[in-house]
Amino acid sequence: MLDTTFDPKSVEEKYYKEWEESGVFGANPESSADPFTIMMPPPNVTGSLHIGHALNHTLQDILIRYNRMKGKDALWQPGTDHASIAVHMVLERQLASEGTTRQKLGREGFMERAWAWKEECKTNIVGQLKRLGTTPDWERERFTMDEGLSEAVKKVFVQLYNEKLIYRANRLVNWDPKTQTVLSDLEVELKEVKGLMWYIDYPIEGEQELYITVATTRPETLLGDTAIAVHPDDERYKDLIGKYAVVPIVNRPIKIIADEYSDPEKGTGAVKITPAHDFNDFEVGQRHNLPVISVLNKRAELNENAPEDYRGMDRFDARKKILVELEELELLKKVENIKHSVPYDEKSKSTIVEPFLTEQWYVDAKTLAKPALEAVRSGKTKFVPQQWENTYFAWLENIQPWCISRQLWWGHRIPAWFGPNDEIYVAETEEEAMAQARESHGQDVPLRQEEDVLDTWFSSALWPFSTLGWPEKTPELDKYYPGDVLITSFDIIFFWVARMMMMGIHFMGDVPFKTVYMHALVRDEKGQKMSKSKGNVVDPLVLIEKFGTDAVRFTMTAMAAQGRDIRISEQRVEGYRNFATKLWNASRFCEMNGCKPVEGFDPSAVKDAKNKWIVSEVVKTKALVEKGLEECKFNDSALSLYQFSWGTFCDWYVELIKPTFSHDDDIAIETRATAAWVLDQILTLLNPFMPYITEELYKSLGDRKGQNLISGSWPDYSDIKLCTEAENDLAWVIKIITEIRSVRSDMNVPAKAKIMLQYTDASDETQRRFKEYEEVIRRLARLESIKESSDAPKGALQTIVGGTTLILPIADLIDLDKERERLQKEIGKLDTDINKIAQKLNNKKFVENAPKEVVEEQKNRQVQAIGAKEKLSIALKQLDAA
RNA sequence: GGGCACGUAGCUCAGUGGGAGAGCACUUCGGUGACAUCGAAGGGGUCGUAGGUUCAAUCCCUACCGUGCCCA
Repeated sequence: MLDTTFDPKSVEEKYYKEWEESGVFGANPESSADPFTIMMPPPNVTGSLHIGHALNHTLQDILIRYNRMKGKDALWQPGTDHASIAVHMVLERQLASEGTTRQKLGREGFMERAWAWKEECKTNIVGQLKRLGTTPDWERERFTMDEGLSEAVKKVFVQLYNEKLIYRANRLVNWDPKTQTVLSDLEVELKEVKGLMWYIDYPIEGEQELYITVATTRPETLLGDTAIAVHPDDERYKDLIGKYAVVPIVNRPIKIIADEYSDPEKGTGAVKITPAHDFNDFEVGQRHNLPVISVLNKRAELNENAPEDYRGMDRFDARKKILVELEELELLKKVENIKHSVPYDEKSKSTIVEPFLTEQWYVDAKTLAKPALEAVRSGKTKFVPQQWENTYFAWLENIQPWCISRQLWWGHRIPAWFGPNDEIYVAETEEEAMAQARESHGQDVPLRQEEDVLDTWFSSALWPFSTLGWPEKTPELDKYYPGDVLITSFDIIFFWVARMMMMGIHFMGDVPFKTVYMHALVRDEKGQKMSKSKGNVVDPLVLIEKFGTDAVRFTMTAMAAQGRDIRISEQRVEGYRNFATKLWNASRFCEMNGCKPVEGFDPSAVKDAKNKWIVSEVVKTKALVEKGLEECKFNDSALSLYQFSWGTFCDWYVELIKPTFSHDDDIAIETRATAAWVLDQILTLLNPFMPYITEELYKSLGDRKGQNLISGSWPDYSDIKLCTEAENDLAWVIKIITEIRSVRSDMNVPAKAKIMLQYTDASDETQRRFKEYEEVIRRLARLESIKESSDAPKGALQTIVGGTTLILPIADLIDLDKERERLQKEIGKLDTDINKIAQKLNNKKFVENAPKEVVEEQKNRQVQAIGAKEKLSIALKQLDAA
């Protein structure tokens, strides 16, 4: 016998182990079954999983389990991502607390620590994913820096280089002075902050007391100024164009130039140009052939191009000093409070990123983007919800060269070697590079490998095929590429999705996935984004501890509506834990009443209407579940199952069949078998969503040693014939019972009072139904007897259901004034309805233009409402007569 | 500044060109032998505002107000 509640802890570990050992997670390239592939977005090895991962992985697992049950050869490719810069930050923090640095440790020592860290994190992450009950093919688990994937990275790099799609260039980049690496455009986050705008006078060369005033937020960069720009149409400065101004402090004359970049409305309309320290200025500099004077070093300290007393000074200290000097020189005209955007590094969000001139490696993203755009435009890859396609298009249409080198150690070292004259040899191995060098030099020459590593996303972009064994021609690659669905969060459309599209198409000749499903962001219950610093992070494992894996999974699924953020609250999880309990107790009921699965049970052959009805409901529910899963409307699927299991099966079917079990006839036998079958269907359909409780119940309810729901098959109801008559009958039964309960409750009839029911104005069908379902109606509506009679005794309660008048002669139990009030209220409601309908039907245009069915429907409603009103009016009169 | 979402019951959110829904919370009743992690019943919404299209708008269009996100 089952306990009264489900104890998740007692089964989760056991079943997970059992499933994993059964080998059911594994894909089989040799099987003839159609593949179904999901590439897991590899979690970063930077810490632990958050609730967003729980959502993401639950949805993937549902699809995988569903397709596996449908007989597909399901591959869910798992793995982790090396997260170069994030790991660097973590390790550097660790090292700092130990009083050392990565430079002191050396590249090799640092890498050792990084690998150890990776191993620890990975183990933790995999453990967490297992607690979520997810079923990827663990035997195929990969890591972006493992041997095979590293081979793929080298191969891709070399090929793109040879195709001139990777190149080196000396450009202004986003420089993170803390980590001391370049960042891609995407890794910079603009933050709107309060700041100051300083107005500085630059003396005009060869003039007395004549100045040009420029406004700047970064006075320290004036040391690197090489021009002042004004708008060509700006009357104020027309005469100054071509003249020279003198940079204060360094006393360097710079030209005053005309360029449309200068906005007459902003500041003074004159803007200082510092090509080495501002992206816009850099472009202006190129247009006007300006010198580029960098005054900062890699640590964002003033360098040798600055006056001696500034050298080695931090950029912000230098700013203070400059301002003091300007003040002394009486060149600081005014200071203004402003709001402006300041670039921060996207990872720690704490370091201001510095535009910096260096030589780096770039991918010609523009060329790769073209087919990636086309693939989505033509529908080869679809985004769900579709609106995300716009985001994807907007970015790819304006894509900039992708800076892929990073001055870090943890990552894929760039397969490029420099010769004696700094010439470049790109090759997959040092031997090949040597051979290239030998060829051009006519002899062996010493080479040194590029120190930099690649942007993490470079290898992540290859994930859909590198994990399948590429560049080898493996059976896996053949069978599982392209993948079916990618499930991910919208915030990495650019970082990852777009780049996988580019690389996938370029190297595989086909898109990496057919559908991209973007799920929502999980927020806290107040709608705030979760972050460690805010301390509002919800740990999925804490929820799992408290409510069980199934409840957490179901919560995620039920709330995964498209296009909305998810606000998670414990209360919600608790509610779905209660759902699990409900299911558990329904199963107990079946167990106690001998509802055991009957082999060979044919749901089409049942004779009893209640059984026919519930079979129909199962079939309908399954269709809804499937529709939801096919359309990535996971919440629809989950809620259909919830509603059916609780609202239909537990609340009605179980109650309806209770009387049946007091007999011991064929109907009882059939009903036991049906109930067992329905429960089995619930467990099966619900299994992808709530794998543990369904597995446990499945085993408890039948003789299923060695059988697992996880490896069972998704039901096929195509042979089941639906019975409309039974469906209508039971809908009627439910309505009658609900109506009587409602009236009883309204009139405060004690629950224990068994009362009589009379009915009149009943059609033949209604009469049949009253006879056929008398027993259940009596029981569920708590009636003593039911009979046909129009003779309403004094003070009888009356109500109308579908044209039939129900009479409850219980004058002694109720307050007649209250009943009068109730009837009047009902009549009032009907009046409003009748008027509304009349308005429509009296509208000629409505009758002419609306579809026939709609008009018919309104007419029917009118007849019904008028009929009901008449009957209730009579009831009211009878009451008054009493 | 450009773009994209979103404003529906106290809260969190579904939903649809033709009779406003769920869960939670709330109120009343109820330990009936599956279940109090429960059951039965109920209250509660001019579906952000103003126009427009339509026989008909919570739904489509426009503007506005408010909120959030992305990009510059």
